Amino acid sequence: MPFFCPRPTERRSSLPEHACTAVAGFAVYSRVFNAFSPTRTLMQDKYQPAAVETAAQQHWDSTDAFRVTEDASKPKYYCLSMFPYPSGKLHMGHVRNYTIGDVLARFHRMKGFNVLQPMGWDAFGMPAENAAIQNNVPPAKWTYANIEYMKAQLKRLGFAIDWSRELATCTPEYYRWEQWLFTRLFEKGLIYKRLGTVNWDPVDETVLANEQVIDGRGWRSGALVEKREIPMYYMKITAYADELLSALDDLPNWPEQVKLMQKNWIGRSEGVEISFPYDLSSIGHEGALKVFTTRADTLMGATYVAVAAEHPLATQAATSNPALAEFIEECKRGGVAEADIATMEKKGMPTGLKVRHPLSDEPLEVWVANYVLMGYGEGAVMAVPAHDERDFAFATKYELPIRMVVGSDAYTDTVAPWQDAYAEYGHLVNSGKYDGLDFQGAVDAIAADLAAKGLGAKRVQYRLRDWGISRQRYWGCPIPMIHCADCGDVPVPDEQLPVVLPENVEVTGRGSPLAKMPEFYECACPKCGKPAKRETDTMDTFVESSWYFLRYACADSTSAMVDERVNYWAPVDQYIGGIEHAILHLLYSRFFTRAMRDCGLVNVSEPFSALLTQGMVVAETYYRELDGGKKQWINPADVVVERDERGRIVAAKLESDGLPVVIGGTEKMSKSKNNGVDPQSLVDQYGADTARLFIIFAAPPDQQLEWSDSGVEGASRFLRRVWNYGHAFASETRAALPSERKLAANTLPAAAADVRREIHTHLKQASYDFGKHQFNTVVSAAMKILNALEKAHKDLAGSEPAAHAEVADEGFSILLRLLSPITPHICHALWKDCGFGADILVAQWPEVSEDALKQDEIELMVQVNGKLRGSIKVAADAAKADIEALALASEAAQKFMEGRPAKKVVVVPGRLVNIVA
RNA sequence: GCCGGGAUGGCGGAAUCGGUAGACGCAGCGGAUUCAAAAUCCGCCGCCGCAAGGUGUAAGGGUUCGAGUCCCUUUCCCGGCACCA
Repeated sequence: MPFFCPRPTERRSSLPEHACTAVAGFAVYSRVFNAFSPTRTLMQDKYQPAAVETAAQQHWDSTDAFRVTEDASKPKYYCLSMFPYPSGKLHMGHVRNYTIGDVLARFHRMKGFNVLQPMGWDAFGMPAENAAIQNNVPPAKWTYANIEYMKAQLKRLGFAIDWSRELATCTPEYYRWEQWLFTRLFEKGLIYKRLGTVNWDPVDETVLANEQVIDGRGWRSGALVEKREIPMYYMKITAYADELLSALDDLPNWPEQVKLMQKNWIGRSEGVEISFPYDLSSIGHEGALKVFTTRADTLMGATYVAVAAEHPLATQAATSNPALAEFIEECKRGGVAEADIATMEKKGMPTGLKVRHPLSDEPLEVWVANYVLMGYGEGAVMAVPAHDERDFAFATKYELPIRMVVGSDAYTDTVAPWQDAYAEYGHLVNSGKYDGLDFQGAVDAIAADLAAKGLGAKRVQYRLRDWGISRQRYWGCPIPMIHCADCGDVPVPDEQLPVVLPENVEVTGRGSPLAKMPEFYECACPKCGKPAKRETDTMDTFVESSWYFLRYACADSTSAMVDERVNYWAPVDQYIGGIEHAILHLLYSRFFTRAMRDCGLVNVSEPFSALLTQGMVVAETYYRELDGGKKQWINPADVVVERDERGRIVAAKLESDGLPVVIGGTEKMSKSKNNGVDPQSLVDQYGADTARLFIIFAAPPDQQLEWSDSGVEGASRFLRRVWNYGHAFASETRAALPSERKLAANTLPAAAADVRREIHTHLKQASYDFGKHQFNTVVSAAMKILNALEKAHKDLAGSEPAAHAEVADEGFSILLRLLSPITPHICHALWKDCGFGADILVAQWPEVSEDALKQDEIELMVQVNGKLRGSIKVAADAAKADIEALALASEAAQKFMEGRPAKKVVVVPGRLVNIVA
């Protein structure tokens, strides 16, 4: 679930051929360090990522390095990246997600945590069925083949994963527990059945997903899609609405933005439920139309009510009104997606029926409106055009009465156009006995009067709706229910679980495959034994992804959904995944964890203690306009760009024919825009470490990442420099190490102390940045450290060999440890080759030395009237008065004060002095 | 439409609490090395200006000694909207 469907990109690599070929190593090496070893030409000198990475991975495999068990002696760190949908091959978004997760996992291991990083497959879903329709491959076969291939790709990237816990949600071993839990939740009343609205394709006779409805038509058949009501199972997530909302406050390590989105999604509102009694003379029978409003204060301004097309009153009125019947049909056309409904033109038609105002008894017309939905609340709303923007537009269009009942400076008369002030709270007018009351006073008084008449009460309402989980599809977890003519809906008993999904089926895209398989649905009622029919719907694939993170704790258990081990590992300490899952997947998982808690399965309520939402991977797009306005998207690898003298891109042309193409802007990598880069070719040519380094360096994790071939080159170049430095260090520098290490600020020569200070300054920044998950600047710090080490090598190695060796020894070991979570393979090799230890996996994260950071003299900026004019050097502990005097006397200050006296001097310690003149 | 984000050189990005804007890298330009190229190394590099200096963080306004950072208004781009995952 977390990852969108298969967009395998068939693309030639955009990367130059020479990347990993054996060219430059020796020459490079001897040139950089020729002062030391002009004649070195050993094979190991050349950085060969494939060999380095294979060796490191074999070492990790043979030592089971990432397999973990519960260990009470260490703090645990459960690091989880959203599991992939096995769509065919990894895309760059996966590589980014798992690299970020791996960096965190390896970092925490260095910090002394017992780290669990598992991996699995979100293996049910529509793409497998689509592939089956297209290529005539059974979904199971397609899925398992994809898993095998993608697993090999993940292994090649060197992620520190405990593969012993691997799971695939499409296996009976996994989904049997989902079915088992379903029957428990059904018995607890947390799952129930009712009608739900779906997109219906009348030609293919099948239910369509929202993404399969394009401009109101089925994507395959092209038929106009209709709304249709069908029976579905629902999970009662609304029973947990209050808890899901209030518990957001207990998640300090979730992004505020995500918590806000969830809060708005749950949408708690306090209001009044109001009954409008039926007008007997027009409707013909007793009853009441129920509405919910947060603006009960405006009740006296209600001038009509509106109901959904599926509402019983609409159906009743349509029987004798062909025009209305036609309008209702029109309302049923189109899809169910909220975005479409919200943007369509608001239309309505009167029914001729009336209801009575609950307080004034005035008759109010009942309208059918296309923006009122049967699925929300009672399928009816009261309309107060004077104080609601949508009602105002509707009333203006159909010339319905508008009655102002809230006084406002902006709103002394009801006139178009709409102003936002019309909806503001104020004191009531034109409301009889309620005149003069403010919002809260009016709501209280009106609710009390309604309650006295039995026509209303205060109520809390949530925007959140119950979760419809029935899908009329094949490739999903079968819903474990049996329908008996006598006993009704009966859950499948435990001993008959799992209800196994048959794997050899024909998928055609018309109807539901399981509903065409008597051998699947014919069964006996578990209660009475008579012939009965098995449910042929499967579950929403969001169900599998709502508990997989708990199953990893005990993936091998055949006797329980989860066992005691789950209470060691849960909750997930760090969850990493795309921002696109900010609401649905995360909210469902929070709900599911609570439902499992209430079934006595886990102790925790929240599944994910900390959340990191990564940005998308985007790339440049290019296209040509074809006849008829259609765009032909061209892969960036096949395009050559022209630049002006500053390097700005001015034009682009297709390499093969030399003719111009249109530059289409930067968009999310996708098959449809043909702008994907295949991670495999990247790894093949540059190695996993370069791929990981580029991805981490190019942008902070939560921002979008723009693809850049030359950026990849830069990452590769940096690793070659690290490699070359490491081998010069191992063979030359190390020999100069003194037997007694000093490494103190007061014993090192000043130049060496400066280098050491610089290294520790960068280390401090890197450690800080790691804490805030800003890994791109951790890489910057590593680059700065290497720059400093190389410069020290050049400037110091000859004159101060012992001091240089000491500083380099410490500095390079810091560099390798900083980089090892990001580029673990090269660091593994160099750590060993440079004699820092047998295995960098057991190394600790480096500590900043405060002694190394000490400074006697510092530089302060001098500003005059807020503008930078110069700088002064002062003692690190200089008094404020001395700093002021020095600044005022400085050449820069004198020049720009132009003889004016200083009105004020602001000293910011350690930073600057600002003179106001 | 509603909810949530974002915008800084030619490009990706940095600036930790309101205190040196542009770290680090890419691209570009100049030089060294090379028969030559690749690779590598050294230097320059926001914009205007010969310079002094001016100006500059999507646009406009405000607060402050001082604003990329805080407040208000606007524009554009992206994510989600309940059956894509």
